[in-house]
Amino acid sequence: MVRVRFAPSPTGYLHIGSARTALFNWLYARHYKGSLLLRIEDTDKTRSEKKYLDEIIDDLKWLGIDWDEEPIHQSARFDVYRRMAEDLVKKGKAYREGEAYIFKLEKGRTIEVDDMIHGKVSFNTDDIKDQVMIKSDGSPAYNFCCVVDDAYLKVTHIIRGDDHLSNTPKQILFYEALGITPPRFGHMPLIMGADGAKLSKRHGGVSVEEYKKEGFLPEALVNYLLLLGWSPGGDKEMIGVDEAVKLFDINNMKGVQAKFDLVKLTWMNGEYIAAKKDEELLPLIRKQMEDEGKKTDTPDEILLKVIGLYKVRMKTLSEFVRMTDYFFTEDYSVEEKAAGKYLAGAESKNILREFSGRLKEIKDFSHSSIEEACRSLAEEKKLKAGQVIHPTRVAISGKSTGAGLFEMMEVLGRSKVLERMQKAAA
RNA sequence: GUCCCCAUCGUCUAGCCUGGCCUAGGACAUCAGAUUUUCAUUCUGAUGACACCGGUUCGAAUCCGGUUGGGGACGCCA
Repeated sequence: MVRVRFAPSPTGYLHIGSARTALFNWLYARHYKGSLLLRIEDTDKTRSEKKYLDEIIDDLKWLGIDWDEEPIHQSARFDVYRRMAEDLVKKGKAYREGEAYIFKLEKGRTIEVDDMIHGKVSFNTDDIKDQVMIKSDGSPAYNFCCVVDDAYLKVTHIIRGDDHLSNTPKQILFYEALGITPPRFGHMPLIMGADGAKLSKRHGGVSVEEYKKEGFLPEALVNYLLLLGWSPGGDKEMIGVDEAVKLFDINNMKGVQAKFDLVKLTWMNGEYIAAKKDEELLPLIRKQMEDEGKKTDTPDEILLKVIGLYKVRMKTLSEFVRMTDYFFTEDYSVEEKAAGKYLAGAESKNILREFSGRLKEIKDFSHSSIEEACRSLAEEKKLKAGQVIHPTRVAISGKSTGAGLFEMMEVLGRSKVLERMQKAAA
């Protein structure tokens, strides 16, 4: 029975790298129909905060990662760690130094780790110092309580970041001293920023929260993270969670650090958005607008139409909010450059006046009627359609790009369209 | 500094374990063309990589060694 764990420390938000670790553990557990345990590493009582824990839990749920047993908290197990440490002192494997308990390192030994991702890796104990088990303040040191708890939880496979590879021999020594068979280890390469340096804010965000805020879909983030260091082989890239659970095999993991590519993630997010039904997008869009403090009393019917217009154009939900502001407020953003180019000249103003005059007269304000009016005007005036379209678009949306002009006009409605065109022509 | 991990297009990768099917495939990005009323979408095409040096072999991206480069760890942080 496979038992894996994810062990976050609630001293900060859920890092994108930790999210990936959680994801791979989850996939491993689900693939083998085993269990994923959650352990809260809150030994540092001053830095650990409830709000961080709550957010980490929220983010995991948002990503679709669930776990199987009540999470355990290390802060509640200090007495256990102390008992184990005391035991090792009694057995002569450790000694005390003041209040601290320290593990004696046997020199001249080779510790071999058969890593699931890297293969055999060996370390010499000459390169490792005596290890603190319990610190002077009574709190346990990481490597020690980690081993005690993994044994307690009967963890069979430890999948974690490469930064722990060099902790592994130390931990194996603890298992040995405690008389416990160590689990299998799998160390996955770390995610780096685009420039090869540690992932940081300037690479587009380090916490899951930031991606959530920007309107990335969890399924897109999961799919993207999945591809960082893992591949099912072949050309397959768009992989849903269910399929990922089926296909996942830790042996297909590469031992190579990967750079986080925000551009590709953004592209993939756009793909996931485009694949959704308008009705599925509706509540997500509403929530996004709400979170960004926008007016949300627009009826479903209208919002759905706007979504239809922009579905293939938005890469993130937040981008939708930015691109479609002119539907929901008069205080929409205006591209200065485009306004200067298409609205400033007398000629443009003339065209806008002419076009709006015709729009007043057409019977139904449908995109086809609008298009007809536009084309006949262009033909009569010997203009290219674009010469009418460009100024009109900027006049009614403030933007040089967007959905098809006639469709967006129809959805905006005659009164707003005319009002804005006349204002721009004045 | 010591120890450890790693090395295919700009990026993510397929291929590597089980050498020949690889004149190295895909995706993102970039560029060009087509479609389009603009932008976008879509379609077509192009640019673009086995880090280097040796070795093993009839044959190496694939195996071995070294060099270089990148990353990680050396905390009474986790």
